[in-house]
Amino acid sequence: MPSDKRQAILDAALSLFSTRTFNGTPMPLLAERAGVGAGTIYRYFSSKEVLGNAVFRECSGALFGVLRQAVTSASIPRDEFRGIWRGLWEFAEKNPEAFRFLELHHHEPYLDAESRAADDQLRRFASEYVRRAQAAGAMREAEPAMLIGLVWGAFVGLTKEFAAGRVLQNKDVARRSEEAVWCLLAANTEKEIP
Amino acid sequence: MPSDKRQAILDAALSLFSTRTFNGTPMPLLAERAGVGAGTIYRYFSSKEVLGNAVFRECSGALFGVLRQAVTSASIPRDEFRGIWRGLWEFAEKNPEAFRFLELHHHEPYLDAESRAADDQLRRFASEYVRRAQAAGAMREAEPAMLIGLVWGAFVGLTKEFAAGRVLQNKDVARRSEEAVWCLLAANTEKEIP
Amino acid sequence: MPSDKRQAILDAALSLFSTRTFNGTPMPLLAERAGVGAGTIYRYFSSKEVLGNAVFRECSGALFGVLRQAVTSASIPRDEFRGIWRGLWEFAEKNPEAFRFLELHHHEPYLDAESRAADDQLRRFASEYVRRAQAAGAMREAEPAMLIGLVWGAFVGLTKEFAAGRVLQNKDVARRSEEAVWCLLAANTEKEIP
Amino acid sequence: MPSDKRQAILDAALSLFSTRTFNGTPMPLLAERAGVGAGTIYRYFSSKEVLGNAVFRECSGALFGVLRQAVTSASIPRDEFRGIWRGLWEFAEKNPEAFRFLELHHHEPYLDAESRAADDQLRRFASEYVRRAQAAGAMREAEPAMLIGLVWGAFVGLTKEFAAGRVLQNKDVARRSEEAVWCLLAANTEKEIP
DNA sequence: CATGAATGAGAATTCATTCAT
DNA sequence: AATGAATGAATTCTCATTCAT
Repeated sequence: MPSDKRQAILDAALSLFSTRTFNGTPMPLLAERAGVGAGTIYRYFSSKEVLGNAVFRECSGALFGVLRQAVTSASIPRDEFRGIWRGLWEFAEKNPEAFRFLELHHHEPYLDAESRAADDQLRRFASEYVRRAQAAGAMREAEPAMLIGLVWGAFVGLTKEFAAGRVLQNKDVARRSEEAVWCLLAANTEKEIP
Repeated sequence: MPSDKRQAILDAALSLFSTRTFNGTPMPLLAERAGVGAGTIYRYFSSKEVLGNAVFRECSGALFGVLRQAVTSASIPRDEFRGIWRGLWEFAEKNPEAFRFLELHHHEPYLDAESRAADDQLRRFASEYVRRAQAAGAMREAEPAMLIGLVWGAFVGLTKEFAAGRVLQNKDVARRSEEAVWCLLAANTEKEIP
Repeated sequence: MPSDKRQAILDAALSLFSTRTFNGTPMPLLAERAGVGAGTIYRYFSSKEVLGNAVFRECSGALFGVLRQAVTSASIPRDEFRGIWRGLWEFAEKNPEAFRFLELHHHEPYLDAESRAADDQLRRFASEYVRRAQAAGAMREAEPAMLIGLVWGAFVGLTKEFAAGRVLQNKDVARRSEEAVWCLLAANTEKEIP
Repeated sequence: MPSDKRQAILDAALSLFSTRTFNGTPMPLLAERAGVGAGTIYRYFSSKEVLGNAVFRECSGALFGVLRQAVTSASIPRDEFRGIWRGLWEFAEKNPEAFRFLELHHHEPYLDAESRAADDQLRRFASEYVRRAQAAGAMREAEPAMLIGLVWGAFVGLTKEFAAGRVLQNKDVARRSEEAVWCLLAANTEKEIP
């Protein structure tokens, strides 16, 4: 085990940063939550900013792993998307705070180049999927970035409803939301008359 | 005019809070941005938290006004949604920072009861629209909160793409995103005739 | 008056740094001694290191002024030295802590380039005096740096005896020490047989 | 051998305290320099202050030994002084940091009674030498403390020039500085015949 | 009304010291 | 005996807020 204190600190940081904001979280509180002394944090992370970046990278890395696996284990766009949504869903169930964190801390001034690169990687990966699906005629013609923004945003919006207790996080909602969002993405096979 | 200093402070606060976070924004910096003395802020807002709440209410109030007008000036759900999306769009153009602010500061511990009430009002209003549209058979059967979360999230996601410069904020994107999101909402009648 | 708080802080810093060391002086103690709030110090000096450098420059600048005046108001080396010693003496009476400070903080890692330059200026000035006196045949032939080190050190050693109360700081001691040190410097007019 | 770790710690402490100050030296750094674990230091010295006192006593004890030997192995004041200066010189060559340390840490608040006593012993010893030399008519009539302060200070000043690289630490400088300082001390007989 | 210098409580970070291994 | 990870008190520094001008 690569030190369970390190992980305890990362976990506490994710939890607190995602609910109280990076700047709104005092280190002593974080230390208490992690069950370590305040000084101990600095044995693992040389500053609060470095810790924030580590949390960011852990989250986006885990998410990336989930998405990559989802996409590679299917072959047609519709199934790939099902995999993606299921991946997001399971990730959100296991890491309920990670989405809120990634959203809150997106483009925060303290993020360093490497963290931004991790973010770009995710985005590029999503872009490639969209282009492939469009080429296959399965997905609506539109700038990939726009579609990605809409879908990612929709999922984030959904997780907030979970967090607020306004929507239940069950299989039924998973299926229905997935269908709805696919409609957003799907090529309009019917003749659209503006 | 209720003092242009007050408004300058609110504007500076919106701008800074939305980019640097509430806790990440020092009052002296805010004063400088607003072009007033640090002490002056306290003539208009008794504390930083009160200022934060005022910004929140200004944003959500303005947004509410936009949405209400959009809905009341149309009669069929499809047109209402077009109005809503256009309202959001125009609001985002005029107040590019307001969405980021509302997202970042959603459920921040410093928000008081009144601010939360403002948020609830928005949400209830949206809920009523959804239910009406569902009753009319125009909108997909699903919990309103789920649909609202998805659509609101999608729009927020889109504004982030604007802010990042990855999507252009032009009429074409406005129309296409609106169509895509309507597909997410629309009742699944095979024949969609707009 | 260019802020009497600034001067109060410099005075307190000189006093404490010279007795307790730079690193041995906590900022709150310094603030208390200066009669200001802890935060006030940072309105005038952006960090403790900057404050340390300011104290150093103030001391070495004042000392430089004293020496320059001493030297320019005499014409023969013997009288110049009398002036120098008297200058040092009066300076030590008025700024009893400055010598201890300059000695303690010589070549401390926190000193910046400008402070080191101030030190060099003093040293160059002394060097020129020594060379002039040597050229006039009044001063012992030896590397100026060696003589300067010996004389400066001797004076510093003397001030420590004052501070320790082992030597009285009176006119008599001033005269006798001056004579003794001049012997150290003076050209050996007698024939020296090694 | 009383443990070579103990000595390694003392050596590292002398080196660091003399360049970075007592308060400016973190124990972990000291441990690293000494090549021991941080905890190990506390097996030999119960606290940092105790270590500081041990370094002080080691330095002043070694210096005392050198001076005592120098004085006892000569009989006339002029030769005694030659021995003293040579003793100081050799000591400074072997322990280049000891002088800076003794100067920096003179009268530091952390020094305990025993360390101060060691200092007094040195001083008393020097005083006796001065008085003897004065009684023999070889040394200038003046308070011993004044002469000791001047001479000790002069030597310290010289070592700083060595450390700064402004004066070379060679035989020639040794002889010339010794002569110069003896002039400071010598009774003012017109005819000085060495 | 407006200001911004001044404040001190609280933030991030360091470091002397301990103690389980 | 030796270690070095862990600690929390102490340190440097920041910032929301006040108040004399």
